[in-house]
Amino acid sequence: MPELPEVETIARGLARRIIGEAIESVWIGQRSQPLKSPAKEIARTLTGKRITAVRRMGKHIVIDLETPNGAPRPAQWIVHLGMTGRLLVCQPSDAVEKHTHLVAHLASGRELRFVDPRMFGKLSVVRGNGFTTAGSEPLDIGFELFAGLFRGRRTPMKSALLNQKLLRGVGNIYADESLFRAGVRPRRRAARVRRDEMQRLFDGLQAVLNEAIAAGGSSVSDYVDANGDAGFFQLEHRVYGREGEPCLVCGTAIKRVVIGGRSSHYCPRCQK
DNA sequence: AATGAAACCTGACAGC
DNA sequence: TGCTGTCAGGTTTCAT
Repeated sequence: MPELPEVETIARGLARRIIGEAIESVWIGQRSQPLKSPAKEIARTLTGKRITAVRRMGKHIVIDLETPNGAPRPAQWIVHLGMTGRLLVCQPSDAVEKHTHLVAHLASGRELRFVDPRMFGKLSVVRGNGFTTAGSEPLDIGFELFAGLFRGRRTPMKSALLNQKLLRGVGNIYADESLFRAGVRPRRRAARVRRDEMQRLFDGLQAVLNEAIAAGGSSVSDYVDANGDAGFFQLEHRVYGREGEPCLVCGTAIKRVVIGGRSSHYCPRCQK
């Protein structure tokens, strides 16, 4: 499910709740698919650690861990939510959902649970502060570097935006929304997007990501804490999921096509 | 090197 | 009620 703004919101919500918590013990389920480190190593790395930070890198949630009183032996707990993953702060009395793959028992008595029905998510641990991931943060990069990422690429602009080795954190919704704001059709070859269009794309992408983060902030507690389906305050999508509906600018029916296996939405009149 | 299609999974929903 | 088909906001792998 989550793209950059959703992961950012979740990370902020988790940070508010669990920074300073110690992990006393860990339960790990039988399904190995979502675990990208060996179960034993995950258990050994998390147990006895204190959570010092929760932050986002691309679509990854990074939980920084340290040994409470002893030699400094930091580690990192990395979670990618895939399409359906969730990290829930629960009371022990809360029913354990189907597809719960890991439960961290916290010193306060609460539990941090990783649930992922579709198992496209990934959970791993890294020693030290060694987690790295490719690509540039779209909200940190400058325009010249942004434009440089796409130079010479013949792939559709939509696909380039989704390429996490170029930009990290952009998913299907915000790719479509930023292309609409820029007036660029998703199938346009990246190398053929003019500089002025690229500037609008850069501005539009940063704007829509920032607006979505601002909108998501209000309901993150529900998402993290509750039974899970509270969801986010929905930023109004201008094209995503609006096939056949009138363009909010010109009234033309929004089209839906498949590009690189992903559904893509655009206004055939506003986007060239 | 880069591109597209297929694969990895379960669940929700529409239509019959 | 239950079946079938389609779709899902992600990533990796494999064949061109």
